[in-house]
Amino acid sequence: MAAEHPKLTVALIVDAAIAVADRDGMGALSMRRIADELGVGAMSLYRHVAGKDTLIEEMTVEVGRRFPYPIDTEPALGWRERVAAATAVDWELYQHHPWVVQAYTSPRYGFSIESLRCLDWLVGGFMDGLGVDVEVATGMSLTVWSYVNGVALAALPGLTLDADYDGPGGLADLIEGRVTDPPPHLAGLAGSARARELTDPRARIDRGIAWLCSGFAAG
Amino acid sequence: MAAEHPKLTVALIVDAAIAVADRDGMGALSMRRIADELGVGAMSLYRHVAGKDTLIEEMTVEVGRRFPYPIDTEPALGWRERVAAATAVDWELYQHHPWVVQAYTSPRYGFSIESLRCLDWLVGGFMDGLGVDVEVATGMSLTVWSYVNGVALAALPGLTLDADYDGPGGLADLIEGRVTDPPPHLAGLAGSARARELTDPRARIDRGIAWLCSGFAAG
DNA sequence: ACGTAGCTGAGTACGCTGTACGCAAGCCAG
DNA sequence: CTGGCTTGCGTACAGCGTACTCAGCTACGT
Repeated sequence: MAAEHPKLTVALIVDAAIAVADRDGMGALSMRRIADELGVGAMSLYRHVAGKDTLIEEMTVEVGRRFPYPIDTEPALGWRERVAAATAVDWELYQHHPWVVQAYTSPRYGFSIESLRCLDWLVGGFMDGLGVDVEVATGMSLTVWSYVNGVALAALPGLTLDADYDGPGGLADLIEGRVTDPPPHLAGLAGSARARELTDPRARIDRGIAWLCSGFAAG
Repeated sequence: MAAEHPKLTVALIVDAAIAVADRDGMGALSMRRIADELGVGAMSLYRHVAGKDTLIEEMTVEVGRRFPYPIDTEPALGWRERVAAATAVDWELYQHHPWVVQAYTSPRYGFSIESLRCLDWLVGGFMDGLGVDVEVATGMSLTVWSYVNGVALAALPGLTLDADYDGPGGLADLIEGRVTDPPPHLAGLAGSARARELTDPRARIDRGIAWLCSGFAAG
C-alpha cells in the first residue's frame, strides 16, 4: 500500500504485462506474474481488465502504437518503398517484442482501426503506383503481411518454453554438414557460405518480398 | 486389465492425441484427455512418451506422413506444378488438422528427414525448371512454405479457445459495410463482391502463390 | 461534520494443467 | 518356484485463469 501504486490503471497493467512478456516470454506471462511485477494482488488486475485474452489484445495494440508505419511522416512514398518500410517496421517490432507474433496468432489479428489505417496506406501505394483496383491492392497488402508473419513465426527462437531445441532448425544442421545422407539437391548446401543466408530471417524476408514485388510489378 | 488395451504403444497414443486435437482443438489437448480417450491413467502415457512437447512433435510427423507430397507418384512435375501440389497438400492437411499450424509454431518447424525430402523435391523443381542454383532454389521453396503458413495461421478459426471472436476479422466487417468511417481507399471494398474473395484463405493462398511464381519466373 | 454509497484491492477457492515419484501387478528367464 | 523387469496406475506438487466475497478508502449529499 503506502500509496506505492499510483492508481493501477489499465495502461499500467498493459505496460507491466509487456515488460514481463519481453523479459520472460509469452509462455511465462501469467496474471500472477504481472501482478507481482506491479506489487499487487493477482485478482486486482481483473478490476481493470476483462481477462487474459483481452489483456493480450491490448498489449498488441499498445506495442503496435509504439512502432507506427510512416503514414503521416512519409506520405509520398512509392509502393515499393511502402512495402519496404512496412516490413522494416514490422521486423523491428518483432525484434523488440517477439511475443506479438504469437499474439497475432490467437486473437486473429485484431484488425483494429489502427491496423486498417496501416493497411489502407499500403493499399493506396499499390493503387497509385500500379494502377490496380482496391480489391487487388488489398490482396497484395495482405499477401505481404502474411508472408512477413510466416517468416517471423518460423524464425522465433523458443516460442513457448522449449529451450531444449538448440538452434534455428535442421536446415542449419544440413548447411553445416551435420546431416548424414541428405537429399540429393539439398546436399549441395552443405558448407555453402551463401546458404547460411537462408537461416537469417531478415534476409529471407527481403528476398521473399523482392520476389513478391517482382510478381506484383509483372501484373 | 481385462486385456482391453491391446498394448498401449506410442503409435496408439499419438493416434488418440490426434483424435483429441482434431475434435476439441489444440487448447483442449491435455495428457489427461488423451489418457481418457484411451481409457487409461494419465501417467501411463509417460512410459512411452517423453513429455507433451515431444508428443506434439510426433503428432505433426504422423499427420505429415498421412499427407505426403507426390514425390514418388508424380516425379516429372514442373516447378509450377510442384508448388501448386505442395500448397494443395499443405492446405488439405491444415483443413483436416488445424492444430498443426499452431504446432509448427512452437517446436520450430521440425524439419524432420521427411520434411527435408519434401523440401528437396521443391528445390529440385526450381533448379531444373528455372536453372537457378541450390541456394536460390531453397530460398524460393522456403518462401512458399512461409507464405502458406502465414496465411493459414491468420485464417485459423479459433486457435486456442477464443470462441468470442465471431468471424474472420475486421476486414470482413469492412467489406460488409459494418465499419463506420473506414480509411479512404479501403472504403471502396464495402459491398464489393470481389472483395469477399479476400476473406477466403484458399483464394488468398492461390493469389499470393501466383504472384510469387511470377516473381520467381521474372528472375 | 457526518453518514453512506461506490469503487478498489486482496484473499480464498475451484478446477484445470504437466509431470516427478513410488508402488503394484504381470511376464519371462533361470 | 523365484527373482528381475516391464507396464500401468495413484498420489502429490506447483502452477495456471478466474469466480466470488469481503475489507477499506474516497468522495459526495446533506
